[in-house]
Order: sequence, then structure tokens, then C-alpha cells
Amino acid sequence: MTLTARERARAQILSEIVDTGRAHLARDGAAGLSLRAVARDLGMVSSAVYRYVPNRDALLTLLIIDAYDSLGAVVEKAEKAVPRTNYLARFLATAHAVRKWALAHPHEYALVYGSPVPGYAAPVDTIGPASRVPIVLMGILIDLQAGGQAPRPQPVEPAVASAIDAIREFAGGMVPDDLLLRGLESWATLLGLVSFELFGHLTNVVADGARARTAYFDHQMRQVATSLGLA
Amino acid sequence: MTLTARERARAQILSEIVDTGRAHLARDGAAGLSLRAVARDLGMVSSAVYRYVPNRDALLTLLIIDAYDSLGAVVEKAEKAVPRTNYLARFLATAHAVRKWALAHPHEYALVYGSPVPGYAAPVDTIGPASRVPIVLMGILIDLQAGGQAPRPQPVEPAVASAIDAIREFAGGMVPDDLLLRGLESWATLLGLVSFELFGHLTNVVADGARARTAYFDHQMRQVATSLGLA
DNA sequence: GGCGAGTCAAGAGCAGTGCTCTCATCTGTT
DNA sequence: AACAGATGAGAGCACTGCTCTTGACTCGCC
Repeated sequence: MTLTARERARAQILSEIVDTGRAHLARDGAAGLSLRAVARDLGMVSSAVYRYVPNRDALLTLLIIDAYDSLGAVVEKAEKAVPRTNYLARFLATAHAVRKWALAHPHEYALVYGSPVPGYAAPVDTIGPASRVPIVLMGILIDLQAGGQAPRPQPVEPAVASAIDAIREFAGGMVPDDLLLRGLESWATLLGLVSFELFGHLTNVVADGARARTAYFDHQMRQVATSLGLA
Repeated sequence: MTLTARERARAQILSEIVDTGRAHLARDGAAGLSLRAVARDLGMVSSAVYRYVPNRDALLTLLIIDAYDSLGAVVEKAEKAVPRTNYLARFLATAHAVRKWALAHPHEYALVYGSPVPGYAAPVDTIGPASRVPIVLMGILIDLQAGGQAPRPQPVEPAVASAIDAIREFAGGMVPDDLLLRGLESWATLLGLVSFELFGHLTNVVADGARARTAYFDHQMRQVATSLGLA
């Protein structure tokens, strides 16, 4: 059924709040996000915003979901544009898409992959959007395994194997533990590299220019890909 | 020369400010750090604190240096306790020390390796303390290379090689580019893994218990060590 | 059509923040 | 002992998140 006029107006205003919230976030970062400032931008009074958003943290949650979806969308698109059997290219496209998005949206990246805001626990609504990129990576691993081109699996200690029960099930049992662990490692390396660059830990380490940084990142991700057996 | 009584009193109070600042940081995180609350704890009035610390960001800087030094000290100690020629053990001791410190001081870890506080640029005073752990890692690579046990170096593209001029010089030219890059990669992976765990990105991925998490981390770092040629 | 219920914006207000300014006091040094 | 600089106290400004009350408005049912 169609929404009533009231519900539509409500959804409209809520989306305007999220939009200007995102704008403020992009400009000042999460710490500088102020409900009062958002209200001012919208020509409302601060208390009116509380009709739509219970509190500041709730707005942050909306923006977190927003960010995950924004990142997920560009990564999915970039990975889909590559021939399915070229696993290396799919992996590199994913990695570069993540980095590119992060460089374009540093504050949103910091919001989702940086320090959690204290006293704030990510609600369950976020886990779906948060899984989009990991799902893309997992898909590459599954296809690699199914294509019979995965490296010979190494044995994994029982304690480690049982620690990753959750994702093994998530992968539908299609991927051997060894490859799953390498996938997780590559995911950690990818975000580690991006975080380093974005959070300023590459000064005096890797040259400043965009060209040097991209070459460095590309090299490192190719290295990771090799250890995944994607060479 | 010895300090005057006034200077000693001043240093004393400043150190008390940093101490209670660290306590507040540990409890509430960087966002919750308030100069007024620190002043209250010390029985001072807020404006008096400004005699010692120019502003909130400066206190944050002091705490950042504090955190880097705290981490650096435990890591150096852990790595020194291992026989020099056991490169793998040195590497693992370093990695586990980093993780252990991070788990014990989550807010301080977030302060130095998480999202930077917006509008805040880390001053030069921090780069010394920040380098302590990387220097330890670099030392392992240098010894490995000097010991003749490093893997046969792979060629590195000129664009990538020139991007890492700074650290090559930092390493005194003792480490081939290939190994340097793998060292950087392992550093990124290490912090990526720790950040994932600390920032809550391991829920529904790696089982919750401390034992499972440690086993997982140990496995991943051993994997990294292997690709460094430390096996 | 009218009227009640539910929804909404506005404003005032509370407690807290960073930071500045002025004024009085205290203290180390000469 | 006297001076000058360091220090502490307090008031105050502009901002924050959030709550509560008040009045208006609108939607849907009778």
C-alpha cells in the first residue's frame, strides 16, 4: 500500500536530516556532528529534530549504515565489471575500490572502520550493510575454489579452525579453512593499508604524491593476492 | 643544572594533569576527555588548568606521546627477551606484545591508531615515540638480512621503489626493497588485525573467547611471518 | 461537517563543554 | 623587604545534547 501523506512527509524530512548530517560529517567528522547545527541548516529548531531522531547516536547509526551502503555499492559495481574468471583482477578491483572510496570519504571511512564512538554499540541493523564488501571478497574465494585453481590447502590447527566456525558456515562450507584464514588476513591487510594512509601513518614512510601512494598500495595488494594464490 | 622550585612545582602539576587525563581517557575515551573534569578531579578550577596546558588538543598530544611510549616500552621489552637469532620468535613476541597492550589500553590504542581527531594534526613531537615499534620490527628485518637468512629478494618496480625512498634510507640501506615492502605489509596486517578485534569487526567472524581470539591472531601472524621468510 | 486524537514545531531551560578575561593573591628571586 | 612574574579564582561567552511544556495543526473517524 501507499504511504499516507503524513508518513511520506515524515520520511522526506528524515532523509533531509540524514543528508545534511552526512554533509556535516564529511566536513567536520563524527565528533563535530551536532544535531543543533543540522537543525539550523534545515531551518528547524533543535527540539524539532528530536521528533525524527531519538538522539545523536541514532543519527550516527543512520550515517554508519549510509556509509556502509555507499562503500558496498561502489565496491560491488567495480568488482562486477571484471571478467568472472580473472580472480586477480576481481580482487584488485575490489581493493582499489575500497581505497578510492575511503580517500573520497575519509570521515565516513573513519566512522565505520576507525575508533568506535565510546559508549556506542553498533546495533544489528548495521551488520547487513557492513557485510557487503566481505561478501564480495568471499565470493572471489568461493569462485577460486570452485574453479579448482585455489592453492593446495594447508592443515589448520583445531583451535584455530573452531575459532572460525562462524565464517566457515557463512561460506557454505565451500572454502577450506586455510583459504578462509588467508582471506581474513587479506581483508585485515587491506584495511590496515588504507587506515595507515588515511590516518596519517604513512608520512615519512611512503612518498606523499597520489601516484606514489597508489603504486605502493597496488604493489602491496598484488603481494597479498599472490599469497592468496591469485597469481 | 637543577630546576628551580617553581619549575619543579610546575612539572609536578603538569604530570598530575596528564595522569588524571590518562585515567579519564581510559575510562571514557578521547571524546569524553574534558579539561573541566580533569580540573575538578585535581581540585582546581578549569581556568587554572589553562596555565599548564594551552588547550584540549595539547593535552591530547601529551596523552598520545604517553601512549606511544607506553606501547613502545612493553614491545621493546618483550622483543629483547627473545634470543637474537630466533627471528620468528622475535617477530611473534613483538606482535603479541602489541596486541596485548592494545587489549589492555583500548582507548589509548584508538587514540593513536584509530581515527584522528578532526582538525588535529599530530605535532612533530609524536613521531619519535611513534617510531619505537616500527624500529623494533625494522631491527628484526635488518638482522635477518645480515644473518643471510632473508629470502631471495624479488625485483620491485621503479615507481614503487622510489615511493619508499624514505624508509630505505631509514633502514640504512641494509634491507632490500622487497623485504622492506613485506615488512610494511606485515605492520599493516598486524594493526589491521588488532583494529578489527578492538573495534568490534570480529563479531560473527571469529569466536568470542579470549582463547579463540589469541589462537586466531597467533595463526595469522605466523602466516605473515612465513611470507616474511621467518619460518 | 465537525470534533477528538495524534502529530508537530517552537521555545525555554538544565547541565555540561572549551576557552578568555580580569582581578586578587601568593611566592620565588633579587 | 620589595618587586615581578606566576598562579588561582571567578565570571562570562558561545556552544553542545537533551527534556519539558505550550500551542497549533492535521488527519481520520463518526
